[in-house]
Amino acid sequence: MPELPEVETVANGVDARVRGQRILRVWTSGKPQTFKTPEAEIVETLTGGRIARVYRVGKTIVADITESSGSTAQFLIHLGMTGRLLVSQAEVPVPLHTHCILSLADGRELRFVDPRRFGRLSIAKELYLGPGAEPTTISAADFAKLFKGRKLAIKAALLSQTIVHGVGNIYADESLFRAGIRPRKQAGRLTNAELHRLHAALQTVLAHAIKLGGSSVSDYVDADGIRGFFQLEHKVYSRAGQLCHDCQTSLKKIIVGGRTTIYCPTCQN
DNA sequence: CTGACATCCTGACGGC
DNA sequence: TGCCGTCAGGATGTCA
Repeated sequence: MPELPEVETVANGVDARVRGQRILRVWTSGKPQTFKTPEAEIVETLTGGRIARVYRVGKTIVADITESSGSTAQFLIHLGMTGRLLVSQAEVPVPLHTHCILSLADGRELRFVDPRRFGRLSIAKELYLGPGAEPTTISAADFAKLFKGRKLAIKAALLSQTIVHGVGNIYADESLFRAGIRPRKQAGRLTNAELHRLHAALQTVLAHAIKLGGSSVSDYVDADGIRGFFQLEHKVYSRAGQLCHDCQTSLKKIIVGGRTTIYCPTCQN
């Protein structure tokens, strides 16, 4: 389940491999829900274009495209739950559930594979800035302002991409544990000290996960097919019923914001 | 507007 | 061994 660190790892990996490449041909699968922009427009925009740069905004991978006409566009790739972006030689068999293939001038292909089809491909003509605030660079003061007056649970607020983008279930649980905050606590009722701890915890955990190449729970594989190692450092995520590493209390599983949530009833208050 | 919740989709996993 | 039910969850759309 790719979140910010995994998406950044993939974006960086793809950038290193395909930056500067010209797109000769584009193939799309015809599965309608995968394409937020009509397939014909995606094919039209990308064909003959050059990939100027690939990077991350929120959980979205952005490829800056210089079109053959000279104008610019952005190819937006959201991996959803199970999306992968692979750079392969054209001779390598195309995996099941491949939905888009960009054939590059040097004979390789950039392939979008997504079994569960929660991923989305689209074209943006305007600069894409993402739906919310960028968690890796936001100041503690601006971060605190995001939650003022909000009645939803802090965990749900962290998951809401329009508030802060890039955080998903893993890093929401992990940062709340490290900040010692109950996931169900109302966002607007966090104290300044708690907001400060949460800001620090979130930035620390994201930076650390990016350094390790993201988490790899089951579906995520980076552009090389190499898995990340942050999952070895999960303190709560996916550890329901196991003992807290800090206090040996049994970790509790609840549902918050419709998502499975694991926390330590002793360490998080 | 804000928040809660169902929905999409396939594969992995556990139980019998 | 194999079948079947359950679960996983990001973003969107609907509803109160």
